[in-house]
Amino acid sequence: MLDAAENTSLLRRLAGPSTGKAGLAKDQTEINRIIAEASKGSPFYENERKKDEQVTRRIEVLLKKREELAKAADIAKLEANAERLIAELEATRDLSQIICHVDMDAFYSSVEVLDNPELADKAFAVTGGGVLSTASYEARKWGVRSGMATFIAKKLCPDLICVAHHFPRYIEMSKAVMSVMRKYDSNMASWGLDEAYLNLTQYCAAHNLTAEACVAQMREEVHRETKLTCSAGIAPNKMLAKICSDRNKPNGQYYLAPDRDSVMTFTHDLSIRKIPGIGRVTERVIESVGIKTCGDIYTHRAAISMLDKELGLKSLLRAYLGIASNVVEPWARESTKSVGSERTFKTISDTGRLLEKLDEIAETLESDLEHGGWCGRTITLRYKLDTFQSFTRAKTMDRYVKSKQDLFAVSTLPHPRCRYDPFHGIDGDSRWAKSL
DNA sequence: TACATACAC
DNA sequence: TATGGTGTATGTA
Repeated sequence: MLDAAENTSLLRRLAGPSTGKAGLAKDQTEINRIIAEASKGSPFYENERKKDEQVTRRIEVLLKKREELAKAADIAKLEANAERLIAELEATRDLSQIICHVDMDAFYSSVEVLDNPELADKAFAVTGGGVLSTASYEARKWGVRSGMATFIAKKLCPDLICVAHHFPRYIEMSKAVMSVMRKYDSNMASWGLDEAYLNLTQYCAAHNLTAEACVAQMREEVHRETKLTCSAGIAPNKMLAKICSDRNKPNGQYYLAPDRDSVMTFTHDLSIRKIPGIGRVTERVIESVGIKTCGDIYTHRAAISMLDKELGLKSLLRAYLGIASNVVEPWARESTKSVGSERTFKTISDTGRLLEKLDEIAETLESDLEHGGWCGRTITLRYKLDTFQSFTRAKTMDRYVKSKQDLFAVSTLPHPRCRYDPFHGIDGDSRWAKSL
């Protein structure tokens, strides 16, 4: 049995990052309990517990600060400050563009079903590196989620079928999907293999189509060409479109009319967790001051105004107002800021063997840099211990580099636990990563 | 610039 | 028995 110290936040944390975004399964509390029970005592669990405690401390500091500031606060003035920002943001509202976010339904799973129809309607998951990349809808009913450790998923769903991933196939199918969608907006922006943003304003005008008819047609065409289904959201900006694409999943679409009232009604009861960029941690922090929905942001505008630095008044007001970017641009090579390679392996405590591992990874990175024609000035070494604690060490060079030899410059940087010899005494390092 | 944290797919 | 890989943004010192 779990003891009382296992609070709700830790249980929710252990359930993984994707549990909050997706619709709640039948009994999430029971699912969370099974997950915690299976993890308990493991180094992973202990690390998560520590991180959860850190967030708890952070929240305590935040609430204490709020208490202090509240004593001398001029509520009217704080609210006026928020109102001024709201008016400023409102002036930037642009409802003129038809933005669409398309999300393939359980993409990797669906491709696996195409290649092996036996899997249809079965509870199965695509795995790689001990965790799930995605789960079929049948498996999701059991609380199985992407990012979950395979052995945990098996506890939740004992008959779960595990299939190893086939990335080249997903890439191939992704290309087929994207090329259909690009016909509707040549500036389409893909996001990963299975998502895309489009601006359909021009296409709709040119073909005299409503936004909804246009998207329905596009989804049909994707299905005809690939036998894969997708869901879509149509809204005046990317943030709203993304949230909308989740509303009628799978194989559905949701249209949010481009007028202020419709948008404000939509955000009013929207959970803050649905806002892209607000994850498990930020949700907890914001919730601690009494904000669960975007509507609550307005109610608590004075408190947020006081804690602007910690909570970000402007970005929360944008969420409340449903205002976000509507610029859709294809990926640009010059936008790349870093290139990296990392690998997880069984615990290595021997310095020599650790350096050999680092050598392998540096080699992979060197070849990636060569292929892409990249080079860089800052080399970052990321490493994780068998306690799941992770660290980074960085070094900026006085010239641009790309060779394995140069990448190794970071290998001599000291580790906090052993100032002088980085590799002696790092007992139980389980993982090395290298990035540039 | 160095490092940690949070987030997304 | 056992919890990934790649990349971006941001706060702090």
